Amino acid sequence: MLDINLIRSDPELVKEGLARRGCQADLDALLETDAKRRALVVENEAIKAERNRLSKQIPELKKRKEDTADLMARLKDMADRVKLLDEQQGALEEQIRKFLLALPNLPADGVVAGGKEANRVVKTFGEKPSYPFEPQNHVELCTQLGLIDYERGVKMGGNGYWLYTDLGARLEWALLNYFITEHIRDGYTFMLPPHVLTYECGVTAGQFPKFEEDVYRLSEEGFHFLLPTAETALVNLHRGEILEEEDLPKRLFAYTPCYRREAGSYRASERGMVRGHQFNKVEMFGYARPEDSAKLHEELIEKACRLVEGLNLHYQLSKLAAGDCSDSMATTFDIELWLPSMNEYKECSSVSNAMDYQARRGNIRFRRKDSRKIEFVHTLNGSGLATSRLLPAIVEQFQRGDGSVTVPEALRPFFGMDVIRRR
RNA sequence: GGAGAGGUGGCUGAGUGGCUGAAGGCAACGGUUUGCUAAACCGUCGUACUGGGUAAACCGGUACCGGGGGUUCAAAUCCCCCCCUCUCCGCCA
Repeated sequence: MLDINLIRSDPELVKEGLARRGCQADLDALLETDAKRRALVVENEAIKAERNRLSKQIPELKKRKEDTADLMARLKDMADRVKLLDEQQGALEEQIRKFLLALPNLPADGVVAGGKEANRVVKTFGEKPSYPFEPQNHVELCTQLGLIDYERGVKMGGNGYWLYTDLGARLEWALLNYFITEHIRDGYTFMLPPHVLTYECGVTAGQFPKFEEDVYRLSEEGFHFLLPTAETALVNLHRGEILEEEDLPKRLFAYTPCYRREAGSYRASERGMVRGHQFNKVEMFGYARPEDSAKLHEELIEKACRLVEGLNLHYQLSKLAAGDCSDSMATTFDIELWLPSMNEYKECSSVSNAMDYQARRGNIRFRRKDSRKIEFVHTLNGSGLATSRLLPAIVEQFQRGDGSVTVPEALRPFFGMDVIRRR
């Protein structure tokens, strides 16, 4: 959520930021509504002040056995007026709230305008492998090696699901263990949150109300849904709380499956494990003071890069243009893995700084040690990493002429084998 | 799922329909005392919105005692609905 005070004091700045991400919002209408609201507040509160003042006289008058009927009649009229104004004020406040909840975050300084096409590669690791044989795609490889059962996955879950079998399950699990071990070593706190969340969690994260259709909703009444990423859970860890300055920054990570409807996003080119309704991810999350968040963002990016580099996978790091960042995020870097069969780089990690956008939505604040003042925290998140996107990259990048796959060295302690062979 | 109890400020814990933004305690902050620490004593100590003020300090107003309605001139206090927590019973990995 954006600060309405900022919109009020510098609407041009906000318009410029929103324009960079291709969002046109009628801020003038918002400000007009806000002005109306404030006028109502002034009138309403003046009446309330008078009412409170007069109302206090009643017990004294009664004590002196004086007549209060006239005064009470007058106060009754005021109470009716207040009730009317309260309703009007409430309606305007609701209108403003809805508007603000629908506005995306402002891009951070240095985030360029435009969509995907304006993303900039800022770093490349390794190089595209070349093969002295005809390389296979990961669907063929995973099927032949018995890592993934696509058909039976669909039999169980329907289109968009797959099943990890035997060495496939162990490889996926080895990746998770590798990441978890690294995060623990870096001093991050391990969390296993609920996978079922309440509506409020989605609001704080920035998914709701705009993207309600993207999640799996469980119940008719209420609104429980399956988390689309652990970020949605972790950002709610301290919702409505006031943290102490000395407890910041907080560095967390979690493992959860991620459940997404991905409605209408199927593409033939993405068959296999590139896009599914359920995938595994280890997620890093941070709470920081505003002055520290950029530094923590760097740290998260470096951590994510280090994990991929540890696997020796060829990737590129991109700084996203404003329009390609998700709504809640001020700045995002993506790690994109090379998938030879697609001749394309596909995201396996997205590391973002939401600044105070989510904190405002969820009222997550901290108290300064010296001044005792309360401020919004900054929240950050980054995949570390999406394992289900890594497995295809591993089998494709490290395939050999005989259809076997070399296991990256870093995974061997967790996986227990050097090579995955056809049987 | 059944029965009961309860949700009050950073925490703990009082609370009579009006004089309660809310006693007391703890923590925190400022100060006095002190060789240092501790202790003691004095003072300060909520948030949001809003008006004024230099976008600071500060001053005024309104609202907030789980959430939402209602009764009343007036609600933390009475009534209704919802949510959550705890205890006991049942069920269960």
